[in-house]
Amino acid sequence: MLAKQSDDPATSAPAASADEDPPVGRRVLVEPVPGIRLGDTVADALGRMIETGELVHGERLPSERDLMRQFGVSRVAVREAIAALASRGILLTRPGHRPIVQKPDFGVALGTLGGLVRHLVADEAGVWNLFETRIFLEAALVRHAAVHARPANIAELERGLAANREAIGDSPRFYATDVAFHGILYRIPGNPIYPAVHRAYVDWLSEHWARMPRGTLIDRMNYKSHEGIFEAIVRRDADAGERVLRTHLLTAWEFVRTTFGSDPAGGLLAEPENVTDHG
Amino acid sequence: MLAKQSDDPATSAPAASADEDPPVGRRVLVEPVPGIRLGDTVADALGRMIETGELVHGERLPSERDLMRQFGVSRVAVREAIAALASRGILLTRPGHRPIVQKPDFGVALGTLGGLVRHLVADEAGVWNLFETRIFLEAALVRHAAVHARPANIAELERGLAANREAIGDSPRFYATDVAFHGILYRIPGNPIYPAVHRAYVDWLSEHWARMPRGTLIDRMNYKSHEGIFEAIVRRDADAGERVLRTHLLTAWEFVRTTFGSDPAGGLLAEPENVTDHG
DNA sequence: TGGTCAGTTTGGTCATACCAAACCTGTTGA
DNA sequence: TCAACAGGTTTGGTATGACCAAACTGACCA
Repeated sequence: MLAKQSDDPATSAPAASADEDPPVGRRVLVEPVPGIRLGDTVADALGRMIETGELVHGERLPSERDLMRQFGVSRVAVREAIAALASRGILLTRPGHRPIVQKPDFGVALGTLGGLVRHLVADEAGVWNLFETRIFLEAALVRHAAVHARPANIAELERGLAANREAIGDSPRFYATDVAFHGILYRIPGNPIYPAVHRAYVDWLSEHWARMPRGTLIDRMNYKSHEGIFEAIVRRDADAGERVLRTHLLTAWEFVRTTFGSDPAGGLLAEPENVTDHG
Repeated sequence: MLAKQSDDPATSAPAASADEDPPVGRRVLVEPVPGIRLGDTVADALGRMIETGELVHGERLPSERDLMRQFGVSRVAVREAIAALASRGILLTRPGHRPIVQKPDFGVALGTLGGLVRHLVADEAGVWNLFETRIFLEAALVRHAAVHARPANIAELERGLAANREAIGDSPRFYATDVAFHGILYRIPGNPIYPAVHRAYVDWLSEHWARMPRGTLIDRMNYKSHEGIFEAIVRRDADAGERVLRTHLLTAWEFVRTTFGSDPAGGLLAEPENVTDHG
């Protein structure tokens, strides 16, 4: 054995006389469907195996060579399927390692958008569109908090506010506590989608956010806004809360937008004719 | 010639004596980077070519064989790159056709989530989380409309309402006008992200929506809600508008949730095919 | 018990090959 | 003149087989 290591073409006998049952080799053959790439069919099959719990979260996928035997397709098709699932966030692939099964959730769903969104926030219009939705959503979240916040939520907001106050003057820490305070608002409804959206916002906008001017004075101003939001929520005053938050974020936007224009190069993207998008 | 058509292994000579300059073959060689899949590197290169306008929206990509020569990599790497870009929505691939360059926008961005979201709405909890965000967002949109709607918006809502009224009793048409009426709310803010989100909701939830009971009585009830929303907006009464909308959508949810339980397999798991349609 | 090292496994990549559908193009028939 | 047709060519979809380097394993030694 060991004659120039090569891909094992053995085990091609369909069923033989059954020596023993392979633990996993269920041989769920996949048949080609005209008009649909084989890789997609295999991806569906794999996806179903994950949904049914046959492959569980955190587990490593069988080797590509095993899979090609199980599905009765070539390695090309298997790799294509793995790549497709990985791009959807259902598999986590690291070059050189076995793919790891990821139970999909809304967080990874939004995470997969990262690559695309980075293209979309290349110009001021794209960033504004995104930022405007953030203002809109957070305004609604503040209203919701003002109406529905429970004592535990209020307490959490108070702690977040205190942490934010103590970080005034310490830019990195202020930024972190700032993000955390806003994050609390996204958690109050109890729907996991909102925190996922918050993370996505922070991720997508951080590049511009980071270029925003910082300093003790600005920190103090932002803290005051947070305080105003908190107090409005405590007072159950949705209108006031929304008002303070809108002003707060619009002010932030004014800072953010200053980072455009002065640095028109903004990465590799800023090119003569990249306006007019969406349709 | 014509000896069993096979992939052209010619043009392998690095530069030869230069017969003529290939019109497009810029030969932008890609070199492998350790720890990064070659396909990803090629995908980046292609993505950049799209950003710089070297490949423009709507144009067909060069053939895989051309690309492999231009980048100096194998066809496998090229296909991997194409698949990656397609999964991001930057290329539109149809089996059997050349990929078409797509300038990304928020709509296609959300569209790429489709595959994943289908997994997430496999159980009632997932659908509810998604649906709850819809209620939340639409409530905020109604508030916004009540405060900011301009005469043109009001007129459009009125037309949408009339179309909806006339479709009572005609289930498919009622559904369409229902969706359209809600869609108007998403357009009022003037941010292209909201209509994209609306399309995504319709797409993701349509599977469950379609199983919801329909009928003239239910149509009439839903129409009445639409009317109430419209009137509240006209009266500039944000609170009333939000209230009516919440009741409206929560009632719809009660219908939707009846589609669970009786068919615990819900969707993909139950039947191999018989899903996948809509636009 | 803990670390080392060789052999094996496995993902990444390439080169070829073949098929079927899409695409082109020159020819034919109205 | 031009649409319909037939043939060859291009091109995407898949399958094989191979080889490499990194990751993994397990026997062996300190």
